[in-house]
Amino acid sequence: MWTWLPAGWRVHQRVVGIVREEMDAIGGQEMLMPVLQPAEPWRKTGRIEIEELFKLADRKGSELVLAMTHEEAVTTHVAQVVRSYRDLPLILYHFQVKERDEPRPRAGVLRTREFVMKDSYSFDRDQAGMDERYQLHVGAYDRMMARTGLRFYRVEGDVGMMGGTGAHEYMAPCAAGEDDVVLTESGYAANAEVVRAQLGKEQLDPAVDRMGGESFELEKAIEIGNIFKLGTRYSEPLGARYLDEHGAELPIWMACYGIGPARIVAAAVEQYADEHGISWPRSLAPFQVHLVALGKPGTPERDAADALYATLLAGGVEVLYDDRDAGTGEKFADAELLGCPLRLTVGRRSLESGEIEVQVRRGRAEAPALRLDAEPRQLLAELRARLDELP
RNA sequence: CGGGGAGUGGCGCAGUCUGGUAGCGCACCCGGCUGGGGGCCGGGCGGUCGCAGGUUCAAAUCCUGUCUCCCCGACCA
Repeated sequence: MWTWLPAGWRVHQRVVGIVREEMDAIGGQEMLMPVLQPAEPWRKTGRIEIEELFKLADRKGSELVLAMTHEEAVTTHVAQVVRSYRDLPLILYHFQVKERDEPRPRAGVLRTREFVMKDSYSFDRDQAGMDERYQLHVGAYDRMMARTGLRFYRVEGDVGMMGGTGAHEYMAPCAAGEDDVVLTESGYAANAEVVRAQLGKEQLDPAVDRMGGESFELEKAIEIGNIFKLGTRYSEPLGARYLDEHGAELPIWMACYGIGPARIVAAAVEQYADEHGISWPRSLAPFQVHLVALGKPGTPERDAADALYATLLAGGVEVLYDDRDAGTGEKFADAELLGCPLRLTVGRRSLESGEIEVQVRRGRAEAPALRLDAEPRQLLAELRARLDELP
């Protein structure tokens, strides 16, 4: 079980922000469902049998579960509310804790028994509608992934125990990953598990095996999102039905879509860290700017740093100000550990040269300095332009 | 569930084999110096050695039991 400390949580919440914007953009409506739930709906869908499902009882002996996903809950609500084809389609989502009794949690936040997931659920009158909602999500997920700055693949996935008729997974390549991705020259990508099943093989050997005659590569990756076509897998047992134009009662077609902010954070660390620490993609960084002040309080250089900090704050720049009483080396080393995209330094040299030193974290590259005596508006404009150039 | 490893100041570890005053580095506190790459000097605080029982004059150390954590595998929505 893991606690997110302040800087890490800022990163997590930046991922959440990106995901929320893209979900809203395809018509998703945010809500919140409970983690602690009655066992009854899980009995109806048969998922009460899953070993990874935490089960418990309250003081009266009523059976409860801790939700591992929210199909049961959301479908129950939809079954109560939706009566007509006029109520469809619907996309509902939330960011909520998931609880899973994993046989072996591992690798930090990569596989944990408790984690936050954005899970959305689409509800349609027929298969064609479901496919449409599914495609909307593919677009939204592609945009989310691109915005995180991660290298990623969308691959054909395994429907697994979710049941249903189709699935894709979003995979972020990194050595710490638990899954293998098959990549062909023509751009086909799939979870190696799926390929093994299709070929009926236990192991894949890129040197020997061929994908439709093509050679392929295997790459380690983290699964950061997955989407499933569920069909009527949940609407049937939970009674989620609607009346069509002819008065016929029909089951609602569903799909579900998950994404794990924690895994995106972990993948970003893995993909971009160097020997000096983390190097966040700009869209995920806890702060855009890390301002290092050198010199003791009361010195002119510190006054200049304080003034710059005030300017940045007033200008709406997300800035972390290191005004600790610590050595220069320690401050620089910590800035590189934390990994904000741009580091500004103000010290005695700045007063002599009239310049604010600028370092780009990715590659630890020195960038052209900013003028210490620039008008605030001009300084902020220049700084934003610099930030916009960063990955 | 199978296999392996570890529990000793806040963190990382040594000490356990061969029982005899609990130690090191970092961190922390105080004073001073230093002030553009984890700096220096001096002085300090802090530990029922995971827990329970046993052997012994004496247990971090030996014996028995137990709890927890980590790694590999199986599993994995």
